[in-house]
Amino acid sequence: MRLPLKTEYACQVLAQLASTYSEEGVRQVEDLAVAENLSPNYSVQILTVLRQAGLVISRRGKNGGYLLAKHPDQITLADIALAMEGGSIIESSLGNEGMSAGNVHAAWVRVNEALLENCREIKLSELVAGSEDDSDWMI
Amino acid sequence: MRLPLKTEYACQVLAQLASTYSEEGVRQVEDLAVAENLSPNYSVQILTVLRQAGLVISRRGKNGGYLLAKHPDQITLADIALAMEGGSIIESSLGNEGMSAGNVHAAWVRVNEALLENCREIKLSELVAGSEDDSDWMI
DNA sequence: TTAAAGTTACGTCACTTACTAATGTATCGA
DNA sequence: TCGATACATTAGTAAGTGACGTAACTTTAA
Repeated sequence: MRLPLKTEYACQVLAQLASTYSEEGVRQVEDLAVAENLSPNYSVQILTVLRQAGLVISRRGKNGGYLLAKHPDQITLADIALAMEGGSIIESSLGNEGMSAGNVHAAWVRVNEALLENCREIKLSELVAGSEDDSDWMI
Repeated sequence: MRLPLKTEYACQVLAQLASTYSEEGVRQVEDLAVAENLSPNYSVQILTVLRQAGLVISRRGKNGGYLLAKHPDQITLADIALAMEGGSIIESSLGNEGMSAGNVHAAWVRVNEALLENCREIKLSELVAGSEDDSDWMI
């Protein structure tokens, strides 16, 4: 199954915000969109979701923009994925009434939980271009 | 992101085949579809994919049908998911040219690999309705 | 040879995705 | 306070995908 572009874009936008986290300033949508090669209009919609999830803070009006709500070390892939996808990263429908439907669904729920654990171990700070923390992943 | 129904159905059909694995006989599509509450026609398409992946064996002609190609302990969720989804379970597009696109893509590739490891630990035999191996999952 | 079974190809309809566009709303500075 | 600026929200849409159904073909046991 394909990871939604929206989720990937969310990671990129957040990584872009993280890259200037120390500077304490606000980044404008136009700025973020250009840096990550995204449509500004679409970026706004993604940022709105991220704001509602409490991952970014926005300031409206003149000199407005966005900034991370937490330190890049305290935001994980799990946070981002859950913000964009809702309750679970992989959601299996417990649809039909087949004999094995219950067991199959339960198995995928377990898989989703294990996946969440894995995603909790990847920090936003690792996604920032240029920060070579990439060498020591997965312990 | 939603787990495709096709993949869930594949798990159900295989679980159904596994439930009569010891009996050595062939199961017909109609039989499998009724047991798992699926459309027979759609089940055929799923079984075709599973056959091409080497997970089931088919016999054509009168008294034909399907049977598992391996013991239910030797088929894992990873096998099933890869058969239905192709190369990876979660595939992230390394689409645009944004600054963080490369890092983000790499992170999701890692997530997919970890996910595969998790799926390798869930055996088809655990999905069979009635076999209560469900109590001791994940060690 | 015929009926029962799997095989393949094609069609299709509803839904989702990935956007664009338009309009609304808040804030700063002159 | 006025207007420029920037975020917020909603609506619209074109292309793609998913989940089927249909139909014609092929193989095999009896």
